[in-house]
Amino acid sequence: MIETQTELWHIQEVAEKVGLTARAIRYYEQLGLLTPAARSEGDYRLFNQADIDRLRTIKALRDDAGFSLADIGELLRDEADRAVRRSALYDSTDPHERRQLIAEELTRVEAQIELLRGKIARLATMVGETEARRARMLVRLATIDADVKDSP
Amino acid sequence: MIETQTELWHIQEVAEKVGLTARAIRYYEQLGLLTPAARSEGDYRLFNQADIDRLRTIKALRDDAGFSLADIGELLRDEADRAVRRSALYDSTDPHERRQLIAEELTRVEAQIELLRGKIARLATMVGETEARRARMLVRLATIDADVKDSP
DNA sequence: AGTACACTGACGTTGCGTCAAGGTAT
DNA sequence: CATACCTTGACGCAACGTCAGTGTAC
Repeated sequence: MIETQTELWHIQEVAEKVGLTARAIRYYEQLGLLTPAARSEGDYRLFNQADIDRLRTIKALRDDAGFSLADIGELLRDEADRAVRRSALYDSTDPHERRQLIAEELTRVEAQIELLRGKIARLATMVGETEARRARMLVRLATIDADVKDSP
Repeated sequence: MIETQTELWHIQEVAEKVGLTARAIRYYEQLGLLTPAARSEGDYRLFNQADIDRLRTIKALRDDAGFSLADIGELLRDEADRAVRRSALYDSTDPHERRQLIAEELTRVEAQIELLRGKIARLATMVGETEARRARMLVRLATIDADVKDSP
C-alpha cells in the first residue's frame, strides 16, 4: 500500500513559506489563480505541496517577470488547457493540426524567453552602474584613510 | 560664444522616446519626481534632454528593479541631497564624519546590488525552464514531421 | 477651420493593506 | 477561558487608464 504523503498547512504557514501575505493568497484564490486542496471543519483553508509550488510560480511570474495577475491567470490556464489537449487531441487528431497547435505555443514561449532576456540585460546594466558607484566610494574611503594616516 | 543646445519636446514625443504614457509622466510630476524644464505659451509641458534621462532612470528603477514611486522619490532626493553635501560637507567637515557618511551609503549600495543580483538569478532560472519547454516542443515538432514523412 | 495634440479634473481598475466583527483550535 | 489564528466583508491606497470638457498649434 502506498502512503502518499499529503501534509496540509494553514494559510499563515504557507504565506511565510513562500514569502507572500495571507491576504495576497486569499486574493489569488478569489481571482481563480488557485484553489486550496481542502477546507477544515471550521472552513480553514488547507494547502498541500502542489498549492505551495503553484504559489511560488505565481510569485516568480509577478515579482521577477512582472506579469499582471490577469496575465498569470491566462498563462496557468493555457498550460492546464494544453495539458488536457495533449492527451485528448494531440494523440488523436491529424498531424497537421497538432503541428499547428505546437507551433503556436512555440511562438508564445519564444516571445516569453525574449522578454525575460531583455529584463535580465537591463538589470545587468543597472548592476554594472551600481558597482561602478561602489568602486568610486571605496576609492574615496581609501583616500580618506590615507589622509588621516598622513596627518593624524 | 557657447550655443548650449536645449532642444525641447512635447509630452507625447517624450512618452514615445522613453516608453511611458503621457498620463504616467504627468502623474510623476504630480508626485514631485520631476519638473519639466519649461511651459509653453499655452501651458504645454516642455521637456529637455535632462528630463528625458531622468524619466528613463525612473522607468528603469520601476520596471527592472521594481521600486515603488515613493521609494524612487526618496532615492532621487537622497542623491540630490548627497550631491549638495558632497561639496558642502564632504570637503569641509572632519574625515571621521565623512568616512561615516560614505560607509553608510556604501551599505545601501551593496544591498541594492544584492537585490538586483537576486532578481537576475531568479529570472535566469525562469529562462532555463522556459528554454527546456521550448526544446521539448521542438522535439515534438520533429517527431510529427518524421511520422508524416514515414506515412504520408 | 479642421485636426491633432495639450490641459485639468474626475472616476474606474488592479493588487493588495488594513481594520471590523465574529468563529475556531489548543 | 484566554489567545492566537482563521473567516468573510468593506474601506483605503498606489499607479496609473480612460473619459469629459476645454484650449492650443499648424
